[in-house]
Amino acid sequence: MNIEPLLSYIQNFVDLTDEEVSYLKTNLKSRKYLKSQFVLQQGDVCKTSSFIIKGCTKMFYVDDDGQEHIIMLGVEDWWVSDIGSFINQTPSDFNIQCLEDTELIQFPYNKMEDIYIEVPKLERFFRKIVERGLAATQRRIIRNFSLNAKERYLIFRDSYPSIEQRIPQYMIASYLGITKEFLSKIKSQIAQEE
Amino acid sequence: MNIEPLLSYIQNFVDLTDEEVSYLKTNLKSRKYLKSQFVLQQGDVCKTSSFIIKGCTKMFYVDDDGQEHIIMLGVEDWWVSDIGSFINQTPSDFNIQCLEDTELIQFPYNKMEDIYIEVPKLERFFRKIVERGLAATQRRIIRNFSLNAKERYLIFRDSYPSIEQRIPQYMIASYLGITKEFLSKIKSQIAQEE
DNA sequence: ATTATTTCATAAACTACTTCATTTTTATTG
DNA sequence: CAATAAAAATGAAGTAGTTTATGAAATAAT
Repeated sequence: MNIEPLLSYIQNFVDLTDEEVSYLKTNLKSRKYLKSQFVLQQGDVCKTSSFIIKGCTKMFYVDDDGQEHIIMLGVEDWWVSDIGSFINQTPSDFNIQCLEDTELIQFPYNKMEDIYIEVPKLERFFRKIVERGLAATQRRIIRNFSLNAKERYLIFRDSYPSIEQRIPQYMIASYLGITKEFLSKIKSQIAQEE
Repeated sequence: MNIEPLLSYIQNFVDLTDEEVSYLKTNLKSRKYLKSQFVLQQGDVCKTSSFIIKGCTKMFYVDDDGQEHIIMLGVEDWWVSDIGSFINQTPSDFNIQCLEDTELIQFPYNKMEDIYIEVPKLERFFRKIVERGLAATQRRIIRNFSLNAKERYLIFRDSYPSIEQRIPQYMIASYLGITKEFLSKIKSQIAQEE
């Protein structure tokens, strides 16, 4: 189990002893998915919170008209889960699908209680990363309200230059909340300006 | 200090002993604001995380064009803070302003470390409420993407019927991400249908 | 290589929502 | 209670983004 990337990620927030690390290891699962496989499907309960060791995922929502809306993209060192479904163990509204062959380290819901009790530092760790996630999600709401599509695209491009190369353009459009046609128009407009 | 509403809120998540409650009390501050006063101003560091005992607040962002965008509304039993500014102690992009005379219980940033160490249950408590906040914020992003303005308004009206009575319509429009003129049009359209 | 499938580009018609300007209604104050 | 300000309603004109359709280019499958 290639757990190193996760451990060094955790060490950015809290210091774990060797014992704590080995306890943690016994409670985690490594899992590999092929491109296009689903980590979570709409209607299922999200039973794990996952850290991406390698690969790329999309979390998306299919609305009543059958339209797909990408809520989050994930690459190495990111977390993927439907946190609403995970914390309440209720059916999820989302799908999580792999866009490349992907390797995850998974925290099972039914082990979380034990983990928090045995290693309280991890409760601190998760508090901190969820706080950051909330702050980031709020910033995204502001951008959606106060910026137009072109401005949002430019910010996305600057913030995640590597992701743009890895996934098709129509998914970026979906993440930005616009149609693929309109993103195409924006890009040709930008190209003309330069 | 009227701390009861906060305590009963906390008890929904964790059980505090009498000692823990009295320790907590010594680290909290109660503060009253008049209508239109600011709890936080754009550019200042958010030094407290606040629980609303009584009153009503708006958190908003003023964009480069001088336009105001309401990110969150708050009433009794809600939390208000710019969590991004609070956790990193960096200047905030937001304003928090009282829409009524308002009473808050405030958790000071520089006491949080002590509080978490002395009462680890509160670290659990904050982890849980931030998790919920993140899930709720994600749901809001989905709604903004997959629903039109009328649908968003109806959901808002059904979810927070009491808030709608307490604040002016143009603020609800701002919260929904539309102009006050368009919300007015939506409302007259709904009125005709009924 | 060839075919099939997915992705991207372009353009015209359309719609949801904005902007601006004016009027009416409701709330606040002296 | 009048006077003033603030909030809401209304309508006409404009714009950002969608829809639908079609073809080209790139990727993947045979």
